[in-house]
Amino acid sequence: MREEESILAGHGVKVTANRILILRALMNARAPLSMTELETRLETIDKSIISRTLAAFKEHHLVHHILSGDESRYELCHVHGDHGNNDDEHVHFFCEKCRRTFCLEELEIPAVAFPEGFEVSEINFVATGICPDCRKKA
Amino acid sequence: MREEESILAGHGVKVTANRILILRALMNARAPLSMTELETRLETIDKSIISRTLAAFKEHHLVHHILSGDESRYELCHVHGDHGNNDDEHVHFFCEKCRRTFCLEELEIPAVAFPEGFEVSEINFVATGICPDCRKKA
DNA sequence: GCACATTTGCAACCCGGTTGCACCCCGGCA
DNA sequence: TGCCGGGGTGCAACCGGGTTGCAAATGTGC
Repeated sequence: MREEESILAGHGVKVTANRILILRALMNARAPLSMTELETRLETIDKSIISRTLAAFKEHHLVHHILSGDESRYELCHVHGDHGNNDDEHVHFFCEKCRRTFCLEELEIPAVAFPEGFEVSEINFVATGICPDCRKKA
Repeated sequence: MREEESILAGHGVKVTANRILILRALMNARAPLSMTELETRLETIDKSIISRTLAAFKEHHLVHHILSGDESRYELCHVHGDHGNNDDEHVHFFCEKCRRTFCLEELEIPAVAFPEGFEVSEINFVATGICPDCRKKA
């Protein structure tokens, strides 16, 4: 069984050709992908399927959902095992100029003491500004 | 001169009736407001004006732009003075159940050492999960 | 091989947000 | 006071990300 298939199965997602392709695209990406980006990378797959697949992936804790810039983006969870805790999440950076999203993998999201009663399932830490490339050009 | 007017003028935004109303709505809110919420609070004002006004406010560092849940939200900057640095930003919490956004004013966004070259202008720290109210009900 | 569940693909739709454009209002100036 | 120019306003049309309804296809278990 290929790696993609065992990841899907391991998270309780039924294996299909489309899901393998979508998963593979996410595995190959160096930054979180938006639906639009997945659509262009996977021309054969309809956006409705991508939408539904990402929803399924999210439900089974296979991807994180990141709000950065103007589109939602999705990134594979790196913690393997499906317990869905979120200690692998890192900081992202959105460049206002080139509108790219960067993973700052080396920056873990700092722990924060949430008040009693708040049950946190996911954290979004996105900085906005100008990336090194765009600064140089300016 | 009323408080609203001096805030607008102080940030270099020309004073108009609509802008005063929008600013006042933001001042009275206990959590960041989305465009839709502003529209319902300010029935007389067209959404295009709200959109343009918020863009102007943002440009003049009068509001923060928060990505939480399904809509963008806007919140007044509390730092007075228009230098636009962001040391008053705090953590937000989005409840997946009731879809409300909470300000956790007491939780400052922890400092993070961004790599060389990244010029950060704003930080979004939004936790997602279940709020105390919804947990009780469940 | 058959009945049932799930997935797929397409089109239509929804909705937050923006834009184009004509009109209005206000401030400056003669 | 009357005219001029520029920004602000309001409406409608539009845009684009994302979802949904539905019928056909594809599996899956018996």
